[in-house]
Amino acid sequence: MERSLRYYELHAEVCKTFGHAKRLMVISTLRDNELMVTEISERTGIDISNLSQHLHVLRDKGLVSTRREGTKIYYQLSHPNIGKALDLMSAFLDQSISKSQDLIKKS
Amino acid sequence: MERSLRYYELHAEVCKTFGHAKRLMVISTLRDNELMVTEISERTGIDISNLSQHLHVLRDKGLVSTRREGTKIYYQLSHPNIGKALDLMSAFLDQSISKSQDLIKKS
DNA sequence: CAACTATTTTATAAAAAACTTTAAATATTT
DNA sequence: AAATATTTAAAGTTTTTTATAAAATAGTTG
Repeated sequence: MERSLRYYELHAEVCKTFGHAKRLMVISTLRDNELMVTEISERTGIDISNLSQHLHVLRDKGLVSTRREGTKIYYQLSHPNIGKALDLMSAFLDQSISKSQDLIKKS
Repeated sequence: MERSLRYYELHAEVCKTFGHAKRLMVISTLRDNELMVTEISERTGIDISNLSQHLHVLRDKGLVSTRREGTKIYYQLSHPNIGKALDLMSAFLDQSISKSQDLIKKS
């Protein structure tokens, strides 16, 4: 299927957003419930300020959305498929690549 | 599901590899057939040298493999699931995000 | 075999992008 | 104003990407 450069760029933007361990951890903690920033920080061990910057990236790409309650801001995945997409990637990782041999180098 | 930092790092490595428009284009051209470097270059418009650098990244992560024939080197996806994984990402992109509104900003 | 062509890779340096840290700033409620 | 929760700004570091030129590899020809 022929696609535009623009399409690949958009696609790459999203992939890039998943391309950081901390962001994947954040997404993972938000899979089952919404959480406020300090809670995400506690569960992932990411420092609040740095976390906030990663949350900004995620929100900028539309992967998470927010809800304010007083001074607290609750983050949630903006679409359940986001978690599913990562599951598929994981399954792909586990089965197709890592398993047969340690093909994923650069470790 | 609780996962190790190491796991997220590996996962992120693969996502990061998909996180560049040129590499997505390369993967796309290799979906149905293996191609030699010059052919990939013609079809994608990526300059040979730069292309070779991106192919190196893809091979380094185990996403493509090669076969030599004289001076030519043919590249192929190392696993058909790689294309499928991107399809799922595309479907996700098309349906879940882009469609409802233009959530993917930073354009 | 030496020279030559075709194909691909690599080395290097510069430019651009992403990430982290620290400190300061911004809401919001009490 | 003080306390809490979160974001932003700025500076510095690291990583990634690109462009250019040179090198490597394999095959061909005189």
